[in-house]
Formats: sequence, structure tokens, C-alpha cells
Amino acid sequence: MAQVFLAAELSPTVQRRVLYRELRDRSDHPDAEALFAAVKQRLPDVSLATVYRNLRLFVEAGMATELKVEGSSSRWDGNTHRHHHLLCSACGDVSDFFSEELDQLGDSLELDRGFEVQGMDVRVTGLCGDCRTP
Amino acid sequence: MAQVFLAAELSPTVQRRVLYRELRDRSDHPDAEALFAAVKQRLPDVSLATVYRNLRLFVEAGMATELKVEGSSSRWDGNTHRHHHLLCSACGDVSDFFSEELDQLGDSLELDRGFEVQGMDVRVTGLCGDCRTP
DNA sequence: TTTTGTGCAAATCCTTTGCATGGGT
DNA sequence: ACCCATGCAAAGGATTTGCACAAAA
Repeated sequence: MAQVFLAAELSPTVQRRVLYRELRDRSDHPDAEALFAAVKQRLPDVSLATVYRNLRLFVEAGMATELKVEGSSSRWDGNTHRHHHLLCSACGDVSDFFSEELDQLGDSLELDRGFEVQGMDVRVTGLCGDCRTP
Repeated sequence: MAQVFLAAELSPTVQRRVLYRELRDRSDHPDAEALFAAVKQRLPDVSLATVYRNLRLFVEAGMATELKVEGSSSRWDGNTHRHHHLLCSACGDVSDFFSEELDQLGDSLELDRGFEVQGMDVRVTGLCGDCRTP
């Protein structure tokens, strides 16, 4: 993990390390409050402001992504590999999915207006396994 | 336009008709403030609350879509045809694009966990024509 | 006259910021 | 000592809500 902070030119404070580890190790795209609660278990005095401040820094450094979805506050994503999202319209759950074909198609998209592609996020909405058959 | 309101079971008040028309006739995915300003030209006494209230109703009725993008307030989209979005990371511009292949691929996506697909929004980020070569 | 929609203002939620303190080098 | 990150509390922006009045049925 040390290299990550080194590369990002961010000093690896305890708060940052605990926050980053939490974000990286879970795949449920938590919001700031959830991360705050998790970090607080280890660092009872941490503040919500610190969580927000550092999430912003992580995003700037490419260590994380902000995911704004309707119906909730921003979700945060520590997965830096190319991937896309499944959004459950019933429970609000967000999960990752990967698709070779989609990525290839994305790379070769013919876009008019000379748009220069930097990235792509596919959001598939629907019902997750749990919500489909209760 | 009357049928749209009929189908949505929304009474076609002046405010709603002006707002809907504005939203439907522009493709720049305006935010609530921009729509408010536009509607105000015709209805000087309209309130921002009415704009927000009705946008929500439009979305519930499937007449519009909310588009939460980072770095700005919610954008609203009156295009009800299947389409995707180009987001310019420089100027914040949002535009539509269409792709047969993408839609077909989306329809046939093999998703594990028994996810039942309802819709798909592809967000391509990058530089729009204007920002690419200034 | 009953219902429904509106304008206004206040409230709420999420996120950011200013500032004094504390920790690390 | 210096600098940067933190905690706290206050500020800020976007959106929603309560309420009294107006419009429509």
C-alpha cells in the first residue's frame, strides 16, 4: 500500500491508510457515511470532514472514483481496474461487472464530433439477484 | 403533447407544459436552474420549487431522466429514446449519442448473479470537439 | 366546494471550508 | 520550529417540504 501513497504524493497518515484500505477491500461502493463509520471503528476520533477531504484527494490521485447515482449520496469506488456497474433499482445496491466485448466495443466506438474518449462507465440498471426473487 | 400528460396522469398546467416543452426541445441536458430561467421567460412568477417538483414527477412518469454527474448539480434529460451520453471533462458539456452495436450488446449481456436488466446508460467521458482543439 | 398545484420561505441533506490544534519530520 | 493533516463547527449549495393561497374541476 505504501507505494500507492508514494505514487500519489500523499503522506500516508493513519486516517488515510485506514480509509483507503477500507475502500479498497470492499466492493459495495459505500457512501461517505458508511466509510466514516467503518474508519471510526479503528479511529474513534476521526471526523467526517477528513473522510470527505481524503476521498477527494484519492479521486484526484486516481486511487478511487466517485459514483453519483440518483436516490443516494455519492458512492465511492476503490476499484481501479476497468469495470462497469450494475445498479439495483429496488435496493440501491451497486456492484461491479466486467465485459471484454463491452470494453472492446468502447475502444472502437465511432463517435462523431471528434470526441476524444478518455474513459467509459456503463451503468446497467435493473433488479439484482436478491431483489428479483425475494 | 397533450397525450403525454394524459398518459402520465398529470394535469397539464401551464407551468408543466412550458417546463416539459423546454426540456424536450433542448439537448443540452440543463440543470434545474437553467430550466427555471428558461421557464421564467414565459412565466415570470414561476418558482424553482415548482420546477423541481415537476421534474421529479416527470421522471416518475418516465417523461424525463435525471442525470447525476460529478462536478455539477443534476442534469435533466427529456430524451426518452434509448441513448447514451458523452461527458466532456473539460467544459462539463453533456451530449447524446446512439449506438446500435452497444444496444445490441447490452441486450445480450451475460450477467451473473441473475441480474434482470431494465436499462442501460453508457457514459463516455473525454474531450468534446470544442475542447479538444481550442 | 372540493381538490390539486403553486409560490414562498424554511428546512434538510450532503459536502466543503476556515481555523486553531496536534503530529510528524 | 515548520509544515501539513486533522477535528470541529460553521458555511454552502442543491433539493425538498410545509403551508396558505390560487386555479381548476
